[in-house]
Amino acid sequence: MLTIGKLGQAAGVKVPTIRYYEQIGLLPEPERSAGNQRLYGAKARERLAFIRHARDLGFPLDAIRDLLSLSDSPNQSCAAADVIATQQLVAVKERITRLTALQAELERMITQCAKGTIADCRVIEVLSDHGLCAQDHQARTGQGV
Amino acid sequence: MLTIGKLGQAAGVKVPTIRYYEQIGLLPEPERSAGNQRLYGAKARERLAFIRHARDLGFPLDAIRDLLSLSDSPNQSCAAADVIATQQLVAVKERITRLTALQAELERMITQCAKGTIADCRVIEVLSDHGLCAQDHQARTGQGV
DNA sequence: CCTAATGTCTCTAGTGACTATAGCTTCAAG
DNA sequence: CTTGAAGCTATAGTCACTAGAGACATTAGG
Repeated sequence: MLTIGKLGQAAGVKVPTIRYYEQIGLLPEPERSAGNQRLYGAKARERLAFIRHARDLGFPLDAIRDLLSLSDSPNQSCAAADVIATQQLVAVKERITRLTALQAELERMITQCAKGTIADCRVIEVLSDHGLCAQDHQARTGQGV
Repeated sequence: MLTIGKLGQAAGVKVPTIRYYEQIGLLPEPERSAGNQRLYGAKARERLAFIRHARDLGFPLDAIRDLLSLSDSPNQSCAAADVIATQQLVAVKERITRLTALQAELERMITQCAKGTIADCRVIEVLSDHGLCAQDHQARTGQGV
């Protein structure tokens, strides 16, 4: 049996994050030692590794919740899992597209800047006027990775 | 003079967002009408457009705060602005790199899946075991765009 | 002039996925 | 037996908003 610290090291997850996952119901409440400390077995370690890996791939926790419950019923069709993964792929592709447009715009404004005073700084100028942009970028929207 | 709603429409920013920007000191407190409603002039409109455009390019609000104060002193060197923009470019590039690795991994696991049962679903399997991944992806880290 | 609809006001709380802090208890090593 | 690390709970903070409640202001139509 592992303490929370050992589990964290084993899975590459910080201790408060493990407690957070428990709090939101992603990890079951573990056994406790006589002194009230959490004790984890192999199952919990695998589950946490699964979560961590899915997070690394950018899946939101809600999607991970679904994937976990799917993995608990091995005889079901895996279509639902494929749908979740495909949605994630689509989201990733969209973000790449947006970011690539941003990259181009940022490069453009940096290279065009004559490195003089603010008054004729291309960076400030472009930010003041979207019309100076080559493309539509319109970033906006969140959730990490 | 514009009411907050008109200003929002003009700049493409939602009304609560404008009030939020004022709250965190990114926009100055505007005049008020007899009935206590905010009234904005051309300066505020330009400032908000600047903020909005910088946000579209993914700059965090703190960076925007710095850029705004730079743009208020036109005779200074624009080196500082270039630094901020370059940092943003680096951040964007890093995110693209990470997301591209994720994309490859997601595509791999989706195409390898035989679309059978969960028991032999490649998606679930790969998530359970990082060793099955072709690359290091290690996404993690946040802030939108 | 009255009414209804829309817009605006303030304030608080919620989002996602954690991270940080405070103040306490428990455990393992020496 | 002491000390220091690791664990416990609970709360608040992060980023950039968004949503909601309940009250006041403004405007268009009748």
